[in-house]
Amino acid sequence: MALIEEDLRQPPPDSAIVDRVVAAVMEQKLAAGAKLPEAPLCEAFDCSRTQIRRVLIVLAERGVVTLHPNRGAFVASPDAEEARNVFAARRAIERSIALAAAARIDAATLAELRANARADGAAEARGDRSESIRLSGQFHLRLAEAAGNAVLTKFLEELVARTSLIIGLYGSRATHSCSEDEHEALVAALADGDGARAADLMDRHLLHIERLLAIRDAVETPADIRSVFGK
Amino acid sequence: MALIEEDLRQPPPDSAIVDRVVAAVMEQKLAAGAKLPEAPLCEAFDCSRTQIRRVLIVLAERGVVTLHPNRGAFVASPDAEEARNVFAARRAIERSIALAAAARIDAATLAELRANARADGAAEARGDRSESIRLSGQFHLRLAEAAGNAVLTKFLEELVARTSLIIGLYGSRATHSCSEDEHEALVAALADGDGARAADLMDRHLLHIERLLAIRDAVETPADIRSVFGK
DNA sequence: TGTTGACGGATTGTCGACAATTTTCATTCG
DNA sequence: CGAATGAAAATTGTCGACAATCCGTCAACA
Repeated sequence: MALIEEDLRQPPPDSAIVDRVVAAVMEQKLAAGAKLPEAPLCEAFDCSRTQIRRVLIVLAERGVVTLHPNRGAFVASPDAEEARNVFAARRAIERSIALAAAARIDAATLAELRANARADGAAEARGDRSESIRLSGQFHLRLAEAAGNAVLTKFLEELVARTSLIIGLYGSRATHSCSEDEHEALVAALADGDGARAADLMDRHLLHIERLLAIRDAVETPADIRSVFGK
Repeated sequence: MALIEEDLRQPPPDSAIVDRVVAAVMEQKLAAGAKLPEAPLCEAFDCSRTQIRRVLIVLAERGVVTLHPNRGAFVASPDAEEARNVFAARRAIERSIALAAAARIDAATLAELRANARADGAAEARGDRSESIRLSGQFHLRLAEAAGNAVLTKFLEELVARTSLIIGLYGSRATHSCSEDEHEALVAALADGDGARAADLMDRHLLHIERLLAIRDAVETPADIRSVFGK
């Protein structure tokens, strides 16, 4: 089907297009490395090339897209080092987010997070991997908002999108299970106002996810067979 | 004087322009809130509007510039909340950077950081505030590189530039002194390979800088003078 | 048979012209 | 004297056309 069903005849503003491309990445509808030609994007969003090119610049700045001069835009394809860096960055940022959130989160948000964790568990149970990834990302982003630091939230938005790409690249079928329990434990710590515990649980949660992935560089196909054998 | 003296007749690539605008902000040559009209920028960098508009989009994405539709680009002017968020984000990120750097920093980089701290002290001693801010920013960025996480380094680049704006907005004359000693102590902890101590010193260093600033929202200038006197 | 080179189509990059909006400034009015 | 009005100038936003580059195909050749 089309990338997005769009029937409003007024072209949406840049940020709306950016969000929808990011959403498509997070729902694994756009695989890492996929080419993003301008013309189809113009059609999909019923807008001009000018607008699409702006959007691609923003996406590139966020690390979701890679621009190859004269060759076009591609969904980013993080190598192993970048993948590890993204997880390390998430631990640094989300530890702080968990700590801050514990001190100021309210009951309504806690309930929202609990509902998300349950829905995530249900999605995993029925094997809906893309929905599970989406819900998990939403859990972390909702928590970031609750922490009340817009700067950190913006960074995390970028990192969550890139994490989806990483899971798509390095995850196996079994990956990303049992995150529900960890999310529930995190909510419990937040409900207790125990920031230190929440931070610790967040750190371990992210380490756990990272460890479930097989993050290693693909062996590059040799350009010349003979060079492999030294002649 | 002109923003930048540019005589190369070949237009520099986008990233070079971005870097030079960011440098101008960090050296306090561009004050918060300053307007950035396209035409003068085109002249300064001897390039077309197309290129300048791309650069402005990138700078806006990094929070260094604010775009007002139909009104143009302005150097960002962080309000009090944003300023506090930037410092909180720096603590989260740079704690992690200090921890990682302690485990892998080499002697040459340590020497470089020590030299930077001394130069910073000298600049402060002779009252060269803009050079001091520049060197201090460079210290933190060099340390980030040493930590070896390009994702965190990119985030910190953005935050350091925004910090310059914040110091320009909320700093008094006396601000930003004695950072030399704290940098030296940090280098010592790194030289000892004591990551926990380095992280702690970094956290306190950033808190210290933040506390030296008078971060509070400016009272908005009343539209009508008479209303001030109740008439 | 496999490599090289050239051609045509398709895609991206750039520029200038024009439309839309804001800003400035002189003028008028209360 | 200050506020409001309106036109002119300046600035930003958008689009289409054209140039530059890349990609796939196919033919020529060793």
